[in-house]
Amino acid sequence: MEMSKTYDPKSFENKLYKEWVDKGYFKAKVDGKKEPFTIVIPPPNITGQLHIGHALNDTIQDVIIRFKRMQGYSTLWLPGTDHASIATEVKIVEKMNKEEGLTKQDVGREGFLERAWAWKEQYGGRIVEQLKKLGASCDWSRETFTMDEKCSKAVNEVFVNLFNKGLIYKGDRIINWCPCCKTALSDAEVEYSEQDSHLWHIRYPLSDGSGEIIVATTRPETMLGDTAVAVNPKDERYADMVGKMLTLPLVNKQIPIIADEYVEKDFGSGAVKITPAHDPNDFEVGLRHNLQVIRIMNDDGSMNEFAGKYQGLDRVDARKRICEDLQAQGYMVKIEDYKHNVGECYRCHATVEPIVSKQWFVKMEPLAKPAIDVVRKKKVEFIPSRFSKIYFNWMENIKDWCISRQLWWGHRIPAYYCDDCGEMTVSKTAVTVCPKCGGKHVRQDEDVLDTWFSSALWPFSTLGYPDKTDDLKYFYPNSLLVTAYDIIFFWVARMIFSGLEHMGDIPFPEVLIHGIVRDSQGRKMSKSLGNGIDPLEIIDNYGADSLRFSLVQGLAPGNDTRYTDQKTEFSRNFMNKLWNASRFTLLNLKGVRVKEMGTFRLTNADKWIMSRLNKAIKDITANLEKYELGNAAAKLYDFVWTEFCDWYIELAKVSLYGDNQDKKINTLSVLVYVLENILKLMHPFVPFITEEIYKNLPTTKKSIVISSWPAVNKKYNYTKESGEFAKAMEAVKAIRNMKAEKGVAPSKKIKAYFIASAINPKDVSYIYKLAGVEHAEYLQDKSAISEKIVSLFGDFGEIAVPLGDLVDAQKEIERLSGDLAYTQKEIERSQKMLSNQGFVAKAPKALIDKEKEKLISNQEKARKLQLEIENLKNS
RNA sequence: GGAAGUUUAGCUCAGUUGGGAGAGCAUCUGCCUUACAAGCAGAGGGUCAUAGGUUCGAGCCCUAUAACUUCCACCA
Repeated sequence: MEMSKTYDPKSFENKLYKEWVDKGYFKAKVDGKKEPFTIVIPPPNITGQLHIGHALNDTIQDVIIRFKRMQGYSTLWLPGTDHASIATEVKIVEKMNKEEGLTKQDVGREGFLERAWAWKEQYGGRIVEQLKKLGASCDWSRETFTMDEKCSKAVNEVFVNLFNKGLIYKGDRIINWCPCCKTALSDAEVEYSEQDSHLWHIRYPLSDGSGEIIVATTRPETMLGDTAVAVNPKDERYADMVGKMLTLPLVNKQIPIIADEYVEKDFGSGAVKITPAHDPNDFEVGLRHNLQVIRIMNDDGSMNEFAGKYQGLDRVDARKRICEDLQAQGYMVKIEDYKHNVGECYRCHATVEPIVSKQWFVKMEPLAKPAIDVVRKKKVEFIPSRFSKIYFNWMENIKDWCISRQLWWGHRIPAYYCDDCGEMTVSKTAVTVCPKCGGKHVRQDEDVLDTWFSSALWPFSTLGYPDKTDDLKYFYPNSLLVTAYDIIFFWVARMIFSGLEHMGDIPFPEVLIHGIVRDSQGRKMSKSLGNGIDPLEIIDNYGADSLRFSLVQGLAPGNDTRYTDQKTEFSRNFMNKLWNASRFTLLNLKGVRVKEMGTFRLTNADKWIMSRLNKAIKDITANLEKYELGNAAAKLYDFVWTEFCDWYIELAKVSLYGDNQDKKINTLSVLVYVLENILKLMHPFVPFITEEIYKNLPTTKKSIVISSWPAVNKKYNYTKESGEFAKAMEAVKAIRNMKAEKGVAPSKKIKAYFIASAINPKDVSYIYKLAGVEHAEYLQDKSAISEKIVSLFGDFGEIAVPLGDLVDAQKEIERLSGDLAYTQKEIERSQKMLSNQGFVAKAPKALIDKEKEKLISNQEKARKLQLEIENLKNS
């Protein structure tokens, strides 16, 4: 194949992906001889487009699953999408409204669901196609949608089981109500933000005219639903008022003064108006004191018939009017500026209203206990572990989970009401005849379940639960979950207690937490800021591999990461580098049959790169085992670019451009061997480019996707030879540096004397080539040199370069003196360390030996430097 | 109110059981050297937030402080 001069991902990415899918490389097999490795994808919303956060999350999963696949696990990465109850419903309502001028009520439940499913069919697959662009090696044959039949079956199973165990109940409780989405929300679905508001102080007169109580509130409109005023029982100011009646202003209703521990004496006036229908704490107080619960608001946030003359007003207008009236009638004592947190709907960001309402709940305490336990006992581990604290904090303070939603798009609650006898039946299958009375007037509960109710079952509902399928037996528990920290509560916690409750086992032993992708200034990406980055655009411009590599750049578990264009360019350049290194190898390979490793003698350069390859394999494998993707990527970069390209390929040119055919073939064989291993090491990160190159290597037949992960080969740890070779490399660097400093053109060939040198004569040809030397001589000492020279000192010994008039004795003395001063400092440091009893007694022996070696070589270097300085002074 | 994270070169970030401070980008110098200018070679640049402590030895461990970020709870 002819490789183009520059890396052009468009020419092969889509084609390769199709090939992989067609050949079934991503298909998981239940294979008793292999260990399974399973990841279920955090299912993206069907309404979503692939954003940079997905790209990060899915890249991490793909790197890990491809690594495990190459290691020989039977891997399953199970993809799917979430129906996203609220988000989708809102979208469809909007669309219906815009295109047909219809509301939900106009079309009814069936008409609405028809439209919703049609929408899902048309757009639900978008994000899946986008995942494919990224290179995600998911098993598409197992793709699941949370409203698929199998998931719905699991949902009903779980609901009924929990209900029968008494862990699901229906009741009147204060819930968070979104007047915009017109549904209840769970606590996790409410976000708080600090807002400027006021604290209104209102006068409530005692009915007997003996005085008054002043109460403060941030929501004056709720006073219409007040059924008491509470004070602390120990508050002496109000002691003799408890039990008396107050006249509720505007409403002219009699309400009692009660005493309750909940009230803080020192806050405000020490008296609290109690509105059981519109505040969670007041609701509790109301229960304790048997207070009436008066709901004054409709589902859309407008005031209802209990609001008297304010009926029909929106909550915002009602507040305004009520305040005006209180003011006018002299009940308003003062209005203070006040900052407080206001709850918002996480979907539409409308202010939520705490409202009493009949809803379905999951009783959390019995479920939370074992879920806390498995994390405490490290049966489930968060990576990094600090996230377990966040998990404990939430789980230990958890309240019952409100799971009913007043929506149509979702899993309908499997509860049925008989209009004939009034009984309720909860059933896994549809009920048409009442089992209690045989009546046929049965209707199903109108509500659907919280989206997260079905997501909580994802690790097993996708595998066939409640049926005992082969998949379920083999792939459950999953091996790993990869997710951002922002859905630990929504999702991870609920999967853990659901797995324990319904499968009797943890859903996964490890949870890898990653951060979110921020913009170049560290801000969260958001629609309102317009700072979002479209991963598809990046793929279009730079290729999926470049995007993937830039995402894992500098990535550490749990930490946020920033996206910058420079990162992508850097990655693209790296891809281009790999591309060209491969092109170089393949171009030279034309008409050559490479040999197998072990069938020919290696040069010192070969032994050096083979040792380095071993080290790279060892380090990168260790990093990947620990999910340290950023570290692994950095090591890959360094090994490929610096060691392989900048050094080994340049070294290889010595024999490739020479005329010994045999040596040339040997070198090519090493080049191909190392390149093949590089491609494998890189494949999890950048699957496309590595496959494109891999399939063109003469030594490979099958796809790199199903190739085996490189192993360290101890035979190739040439410690002695590579250490020796490093000296030749150091000499090259020293000569290059000297040339640059003296203004000698790099291309200018120079002569050199190796004085009492430790450089292996076999390696001199590399110094010729890489440092631009045309003639070198080994000498025992410098006495025979009559030219003016520049002396270089290092582990390689001494190299003397005759530079004629370019040598300025004075400047040389200065340079060498600087070098000497530094060396002497090093000697002092070593001596101090080695004379320290504590160090010698406690430090590891290898370290002490290393320090001794350093000392000796520095002493030797200092001696030579001094000698040379003396010489220059005397000349 | 409770908790967590971050603080290392001009910028973005690595730094794995404590053992001579790293990368990329940016800057400066010189190179189109037949894989690559999306490149090559060389250079400069850091009181590792601050103050203490433990240790023979601290970017790393402990304590306190500061700044920034985030999560949770929420008293009307």
